[in-house]
Amino acid sequence: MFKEYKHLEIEKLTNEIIIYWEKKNFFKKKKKKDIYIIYEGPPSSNGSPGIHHILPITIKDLFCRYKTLKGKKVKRKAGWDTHGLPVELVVEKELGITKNDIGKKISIFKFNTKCKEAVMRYYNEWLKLSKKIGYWIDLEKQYFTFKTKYIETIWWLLKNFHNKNLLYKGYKIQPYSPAAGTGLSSHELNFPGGYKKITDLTIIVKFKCIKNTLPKELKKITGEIYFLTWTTTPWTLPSNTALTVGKNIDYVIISTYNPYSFLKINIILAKKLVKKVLSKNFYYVNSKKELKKIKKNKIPYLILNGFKGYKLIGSNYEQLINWFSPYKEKEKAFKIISSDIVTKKNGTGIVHISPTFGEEDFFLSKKKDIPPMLILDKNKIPVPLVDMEGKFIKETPYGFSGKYVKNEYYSDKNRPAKSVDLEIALYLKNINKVFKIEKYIHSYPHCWRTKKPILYYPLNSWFIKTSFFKEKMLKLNNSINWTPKSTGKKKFGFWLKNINDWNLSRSRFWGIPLPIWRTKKGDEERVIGSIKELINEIEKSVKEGLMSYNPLKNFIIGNMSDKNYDSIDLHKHNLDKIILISNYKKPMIRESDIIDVWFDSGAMPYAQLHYPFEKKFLIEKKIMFPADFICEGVDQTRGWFFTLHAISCMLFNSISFKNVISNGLVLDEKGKKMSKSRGNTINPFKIIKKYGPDTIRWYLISNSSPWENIKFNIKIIEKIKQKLFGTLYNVYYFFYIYAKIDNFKLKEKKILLKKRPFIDKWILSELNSLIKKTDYYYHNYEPTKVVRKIENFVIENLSNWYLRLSRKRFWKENYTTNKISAYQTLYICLSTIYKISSPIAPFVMENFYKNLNFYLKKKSFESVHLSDFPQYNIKAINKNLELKMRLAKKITSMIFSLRKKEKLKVRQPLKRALIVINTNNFKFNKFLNLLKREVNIKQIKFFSKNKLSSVTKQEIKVNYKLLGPKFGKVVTLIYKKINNLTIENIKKIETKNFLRLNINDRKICLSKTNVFISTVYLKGWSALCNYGITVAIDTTISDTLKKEGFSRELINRIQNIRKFFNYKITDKIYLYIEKSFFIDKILKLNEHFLCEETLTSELIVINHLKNGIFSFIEKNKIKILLKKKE
RNA sequence: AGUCUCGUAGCUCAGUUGGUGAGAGCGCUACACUGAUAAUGUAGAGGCCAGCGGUUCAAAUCCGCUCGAGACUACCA
Repeated sequence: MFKEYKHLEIEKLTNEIIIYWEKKNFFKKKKKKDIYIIYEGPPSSNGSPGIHHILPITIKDLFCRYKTLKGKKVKRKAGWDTHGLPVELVVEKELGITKNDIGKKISIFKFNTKCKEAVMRYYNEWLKLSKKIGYWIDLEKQYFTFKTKYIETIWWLLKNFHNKNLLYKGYKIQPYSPAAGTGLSSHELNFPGGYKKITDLTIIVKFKCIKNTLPKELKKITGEIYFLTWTTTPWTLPSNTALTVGKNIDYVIISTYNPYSFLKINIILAKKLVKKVLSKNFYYVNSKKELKKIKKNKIPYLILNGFKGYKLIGSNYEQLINWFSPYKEKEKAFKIISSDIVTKKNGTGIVHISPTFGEEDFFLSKKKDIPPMLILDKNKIPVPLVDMEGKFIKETPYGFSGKYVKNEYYSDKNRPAKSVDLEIALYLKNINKVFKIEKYIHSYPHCWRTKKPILYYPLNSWFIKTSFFKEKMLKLNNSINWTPKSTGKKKFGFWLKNINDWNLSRSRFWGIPLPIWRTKKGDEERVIGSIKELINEIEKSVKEGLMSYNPLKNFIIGNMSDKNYDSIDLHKHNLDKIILISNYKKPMIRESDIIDVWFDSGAMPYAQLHYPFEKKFLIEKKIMFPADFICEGVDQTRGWFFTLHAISCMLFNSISFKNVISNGLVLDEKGKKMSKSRGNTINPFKIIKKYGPDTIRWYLISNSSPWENIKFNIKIIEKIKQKLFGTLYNVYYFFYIYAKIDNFKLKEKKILLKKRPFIDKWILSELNSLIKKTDYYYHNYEPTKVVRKIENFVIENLSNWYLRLSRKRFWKENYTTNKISAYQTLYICLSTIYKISSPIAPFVMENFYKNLNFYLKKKSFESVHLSDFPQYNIKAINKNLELKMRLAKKITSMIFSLRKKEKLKVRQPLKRALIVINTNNFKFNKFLNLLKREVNIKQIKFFSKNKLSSVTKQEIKVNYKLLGPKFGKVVTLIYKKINNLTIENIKKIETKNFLRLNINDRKICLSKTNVFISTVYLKGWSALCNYGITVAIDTTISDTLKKEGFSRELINRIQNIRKFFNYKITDKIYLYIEKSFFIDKILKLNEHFLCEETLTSELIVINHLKNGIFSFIEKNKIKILLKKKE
C-alpha cells in the first residue's frame, strides 16, 4: 500500500522492491511481439565481480528494460565463461602447485574438478550482484561453457572449419619459458614484473654481400661490401635467414676501416644512423685522400653513394654463421627483403631476421617466402637450433653444443662467466665479422613464475585461417553500428586489416579439448564434430582392440535431455584416454591441447542453443541470431567482439551483432586504474548497500557517455541521491499531500488540452518533447543524453518552475476544473517520468509508480516495467510556448536580480515593470498574471522596441557568418565603423533595410540581415539587459504598496508560527494580534488577503494580548497569538 | 615503442557543420525566498579551452608537433 516516507530511504525501498518483484515474478510476464536479442558477454566467472562490472551490466539492463517498454520480447540469456587460465592460476595458487605438477602430483581430473568448484564459487557472487544491482536476466536457461552441450557445439564448429580446410596445424613463435617448460600467454607476460629492464650485449655484425646480386651502382665499387646489422640477441644469428630494409629509407654506402682489424671495408647502412653507428673514434671526411689518414683512435669514413632501400631488395649475402642450412628451400634464404618493421631510430636500418625466434620475423618470412632455419633431427622431424630447454642442439659445433642461450637459465652454481651471446660475439670477432660490440638496456618479458627471461620459440599449434577472411570481415564490419564509431572504424577496423591466423591451442587443462585425433606421424587425422560421431569411432576402436571398453556407453544418442548430457564429461582428463583408429588401422591419439577460451565465448550465439543439435531454426531462421545488441568494455575489441565476428563471418557469412557499445573503464577518483596492488578498488556490494543500486546506475549513465572512462566519484553519487531522487520525492510527496486532501483519484474525465491553463499546456508540451527526445536517444543508444534530459525536466521544469507556480492552485481553490487540471497534469508528468526513467533507475521508479497508482487504486498497473513507453503527442508540443516560457523564466530572474540590486525584498510589491524584447510579435499576455505573481509586481508591460525608442539605445553588431566569407579581412574594418554608428544611422537600417558604408574608398552596402540590432537599456529606470531582453522596474513605492508589503511580512510571521506549532496545512485558525498604530495601518487594506493566506477564520485585534509571540517587521514590534479552530 | 581514446572553472561535464561576449551543475562567499524545503532564487569569486605552431577574414572546434592520462599491442633488430 501507499507509504509515506519521511525521507526517501533508498536501501529500504530497494529491498522491498526486490521482494515484490520476486513475489510477482514480473520478469516472466513479458509481452509477445517482436523479439529483441541481447547476447550476454559471458562474464568470466574467474574472479569476484568488481565495481567496473556494474557499468556494462547497467547498460545492458537498461536497454533490455527500454525495449520491453517498447513492446518487444527481450531475449537475454545469462551465460558464464567458465574456462581459462585465470581460473587455473587461482586453483594452482590454492593448491600450492605449478603447471608441471598437474598430471603428476595431482591428477588432471582432480585439478579440473577444483577448477569447476572455483568457477561455481564466483558464479554465486555474480548472481548476488545481478540481483542487487537489478539486472534482469534469464537464469532459467543460462549456459555454462563447461557443459557437455556447449562443448558439443564447439566441436561441431571446429569440424566445420576443418571441412572447409580452415583448420590446420602449424607452428607459431610464442613466448615460452624454458625454465618452466611451458608457453606463456600474453596475459601472463603482463603480470606485474613481467617486463623488466635488462642489459643485453648487442653487436653490429657484417653480412658480406654477394656482389653480382647488387644493383649496378654498387657493383662497380671496388672491394668487398658488407651490410651492417645490429642485434640484441646474438644467439639467434646462426638462425638468420634474411635481412630486411625499409623501402623508402635512405641508405648510404661508406668506405672506412674495421675498428678491430683496421682493414679497409665498404659498409651499407641507413643514412640517418651513420652518426650513431660511426661515433666515437670515427670522423667524417669528404675525399679519398683524407680517407687514407688512419690512426688508431681516429678512423675516417667517406660516403660513396646514397640510395633508397628498395634498390637492395632481392640482393643476396653470404650466410654469417654457416653451421647449418635450412632443411628445405635453402636457395630462397639469405636474401634482402623489405618491411615496415625497420625504423630509423635504432641499429643500422638493416634488420636481421631469424624466423624461428621472433614473432615478427616469423610472419615476415612467411609473407616474403623466406625459409626458417629448421633442420631435420634423427627422426627426420624439422627442429630449430635451440631445444625446448633453451640449449643449443647437440649438433652445434665450436663448443656451443648443449649451452643455454641465456645465462639466466643456468643455476647459480653452474653459470659460466661468459654468456652465449658474448661467446658468439667473440667467435664472430675472431673471424672478422663483427663491427662493434656494445651494451644495451631495454625491457624484456620474464616468466612470472621462474623470474627468468622468456624465449620466443616456435611451438606447434592449431590455427584457424582467419587471415583468409580478412576482406569479408572488413566488409561485414561496416554494417555494424558501433558506439562509439571510432572503436569500430578505427580500432576494430585496423585490427582486422592486420589479422593473423587465430592460434587456437593452449597447453593447459581446464578448457574444451581439441576434438582432433592424429596418428603418430601425423599423416592421418580425424576431427570429431559430435558425441555421436565420437561414440561411433570409439566403438570401432574397441572392436579393433585399441580400447578395452567405451567410456561413453551410458550416453543415449539422440536424447537431448540435460540428464543424459550431464552424465558424461568431455574434458581433457577423460578425452586423453580415448584412442581412435585410422582408416589405415593405425592408432590415433588426441592432440593434447585445449582450445583458446576466446573461442568458447565467440561461439556463444550457437553453443548457448546447442546448435545444430537442437532447435536449428533459431539460428537458421535468424530468430536468435544475430544479436540486436551487445555491450562490453573497449578492452574486448580484440577479445569477444572479434571472436564473435570472426566465427559468424567465417561459418555463417553474417555479422553476429547489429549494435554494440564498447564502454569505457571505471577508474578511481584520481583517474587511475583500479587494481588490488594500488589498493583503490571499491567493493561493489558495499557501495550498493550504502547508496542504493539506482543511484549508482544513474551516476554511471549520467556522468559521462558510456564509452568514456569514468572517474568513480562518491560525492557525485551523493548529489544524485539528494538532488534528483530527493526532488522527485518532494514532487511526489507534494502531489500526495494535496491529492489526499482533495481525494483526487483520477476519476474525472480527462480535461481537453485546450481547456487547460496555459501553464499546464506548457509543462505538457515540455513533457511531450521530453518523451520524443528520450525515445530518440534510447533508440540511438545514447543513454547519457536520456538521463540528462530527464534531470533537466524534473529539476528545472517540473519542480522549480511548474510546481512552484502552480502551488496555489493545489492549495487555495476549491475543487475546480482548474485544480483538477493541475492534478491531472502533475499525475501524467509523474507517471511519465517514472516510465521513461525506469530502465535506468528500476527500483526507485517502480516504487514511485507503484505508490502513485496504488493510491489512485489503479491496480492494472502493477509494475512500471510492464507498462508501455509513453507515446508523445505531437499536437501537445508547442515550441513557441516553450520558448516563451524560457523567456518568462529569464525575465523573472532579471527582475529578482534588479530587486537585489535595489535592495527591494520580494515581499515588497512594486508598481510596475517594463519589458522590451527584440523578437517581434511576441504576445506575452497569458504570462502576465503568472509573472506578476512570481515577481510581486502589480503591472507588467511589454513593448516592442519601436515604441520605446525614446528611452532605449540600439546596439548593432556584425553578422560574421554572412559578412566574413564575403569581405574577408575587411570585416574588422566594418566592425569598427558599425560600432561607431549613430542612433540615427541604426534606425535607418531598421526602416530602409540597408545601409551604405565607405571603407577604404570602397562603397559597401549592408542589408539588414548583415547585422544584428538589439536594444540595450532604458534611461532613468533600474534596468537590465540580457539575452535580447531589457527589463526595467519602477522603484518608487507608494504608501499603499508599502502597507501591502508589511502585510506580507505579517503573513510570513504567522505562517512561521503555524509551521512551528505543526499545524496541518488545512487547519483553520483564530488569529489574535495586539493593537497598534502599525497593525491598524496594515490591516486597513489587507485584512481579507491576510486571512485568506493564513486560513484565518476570525481575526481579533486586542489591546493587550497575553501569551502572544513577539516579532518584528522592520522596526515595528508586533505580538501575535494563534489558536487552532476545532 | 606503436595504435586508439581523452585533456574546457576547485570537482563532474555541455559546447551542433569553425562565426567572434566560453556555458551548466556541484562546491565556496554574501544576500534573499519558502505551508513540497537537508529545496529554491540572485549576486560574487573562479578559465591563456593542456602547450606550441599552422590553415582561415575567423579556431575550444580543422591540421601538425610536444606534454599529460588511460586502454590495447609489444623482445620492432
